[in-house]
Amino acid sequence: MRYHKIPDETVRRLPMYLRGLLLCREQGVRDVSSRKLSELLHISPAQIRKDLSYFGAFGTPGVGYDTAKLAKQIRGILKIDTPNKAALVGLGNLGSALLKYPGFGAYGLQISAVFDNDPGKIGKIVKKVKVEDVSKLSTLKNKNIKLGIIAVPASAAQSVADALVKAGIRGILNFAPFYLDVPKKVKVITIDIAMVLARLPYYLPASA
Amino acid sequence: MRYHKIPDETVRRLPMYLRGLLLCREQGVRDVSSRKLSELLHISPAQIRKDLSYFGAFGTPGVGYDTAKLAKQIRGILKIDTPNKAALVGLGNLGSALLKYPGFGAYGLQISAVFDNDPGKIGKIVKKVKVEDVSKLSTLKNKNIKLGIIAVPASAAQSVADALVKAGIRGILNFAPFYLDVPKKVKVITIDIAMVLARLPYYLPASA
DNA sequence: TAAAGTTTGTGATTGAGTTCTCAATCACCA
DNA sequence: TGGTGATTGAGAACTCAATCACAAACTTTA
Ligand SMILES: NC(=O)c1ccc[n+]([C@@H]2O[C@H](COP(=O)([O-])OP(=O)(O)OC[C@H]3O[C@@H](n4cnc5c(N)ncnc54)[C@H](O)[C@@H]3O)[C@@H](O)[C@H]2O)c1
Ligand SMILES: NC(=O)c1ccc[n+]([C@@H]2O[C@H](COP(=O)([O-])OP(=O)(O)OC[C@H]3O[C@@H](n4cnc5c(N)ncnc54)[C@H](O)[C@@H]3O)[C@@H](O)[C@H]2O)c1
Repeated sequence: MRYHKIPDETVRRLPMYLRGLLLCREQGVRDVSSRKLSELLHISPAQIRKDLSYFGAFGTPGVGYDTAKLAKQIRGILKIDTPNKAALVGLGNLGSALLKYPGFGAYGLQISAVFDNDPGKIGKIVKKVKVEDVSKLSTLKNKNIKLGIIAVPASAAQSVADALVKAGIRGILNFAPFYLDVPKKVKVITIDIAMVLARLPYYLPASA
Repeated sequence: MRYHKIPDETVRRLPMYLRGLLLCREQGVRDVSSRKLSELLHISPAQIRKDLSYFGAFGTPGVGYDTAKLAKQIRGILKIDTPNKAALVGLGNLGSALLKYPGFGAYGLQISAVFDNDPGKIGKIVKKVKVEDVSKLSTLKNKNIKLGIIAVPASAAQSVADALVKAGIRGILNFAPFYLDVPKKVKVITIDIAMVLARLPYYLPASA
């Protein structure tokens, strides 16, 4: 296919396709059609084919997609074919959960540095990672870490973001309920869990 | 304004507006224009006005929106003007963080029931809530709890969802990386944290 | 009271993303 | 080798959401 701007929504769905493909491979399925993937992920077959077509032609007409080959392609597109290291700031309730979570590995992601400002936490070793003082954030520069995760209170989020950017971070996953002001070259994705939950009652039947 | 279907995206933004309004009120601001709100939330003024206009005319030309009044309106629209109780299933790393989080209160949400299947956790009392056996999920029916939060491993998510639906739950926030099959009357929102994080490397500069 | 300056609410417009459709491609089999 | 059936890839059509732009509504000031 020819030159095209890739919709953000397409990028958002790519990891889902990867998850579906991994699921297929676990079950020993070698080839999967867009229709079968659709049943697994509940994304329309046309959507899947169009999304993939932005990046090239990976399928075989009459057969579908080779699960292993397509997974590799998607990993390449997402740049998770080589491992990515991430720095976590804020080892509170949420930060601890993230650090202990083994599921990031499937996407080539690893939390390999942790920072906090609580003297009671600094120096501790959790999951083989030593908790460092947040003032040492600048040491990230020498560690080839380009991703940051913010799990500090909202009041500290902006200053942490500033420090991360100064330390060479180029992508931030932010859990604090706060809009982060960063240079354009830095990509921020915010997950505000409370806000997502707050949206559920809207869909409840009126009677309740 | 005339009859209109409300875009899902609009509903998604309503809690943001509420957050902005609360921020304003904390600072003693009585009236706020769409332009000022825009600077706070980084959503365009036109977007804010259009979103609000789906539900009525809440502002005053030349002045803006009364923060207290608009906050009340939005709470009403989202149905969080009266408290909503939620049941949490899975008191692992993530579930514990959620249970301890005080920020849900701002949206009238409260986790008032917790379930797990680990005998070592059942019976414990955390944050004044007693952890119950997951087999007792049906008791929710008598408690007027309409919201559920799933924080169990992916392999258990569907069965937990089924049990929640059977117990009368009508809205589910799911953290398991799995598509949940539920009746149409039940609204599911899934947050797959790993998948969101997996999207960040895509935006990194090619050199890295 | 009148004129100047804001800001809302919304119809019209633009733009982005999804779905439709079908010719082209490939595996399989007789 | 040619026919059958399945499935892709991508242009066209469509749907839905975001932005524009301005009349109407309000405040302030003199
Ligand atoms: N826990 C949840 O379920 C949940 C839900 C929604 C949103 N959030 C948001 O996620 C963020 C973290 O939540 P949490 O529950 O883990 O909070 P927490 O209070 O448990 O942990 C915050 C951690 O950040 C550290 N910290 C504070 N200021 C710091 C600074 N300037 N530099 C470095 N570290 C600092 C603290 O020492 C603590 O370890 C908050 O912004 C919260 O609003 C959490
Ligand atoms: N922790 C994270 O940062 C993180 C990140 C992304 C996704 N997730 C997802 O969130 C979910 C929970 O993650 P976690 O880290 O808290 O896992 P966890 O293993 O720490 O906790 C899971 C909890 O669920 C309980 N449980 C298991 N089966 C159950 C069942 N059938 N009924 C009731 N309870 C049951 C376990 O006893 C345990 O307490 C998982 O699906 C995980 O993939 C977590």
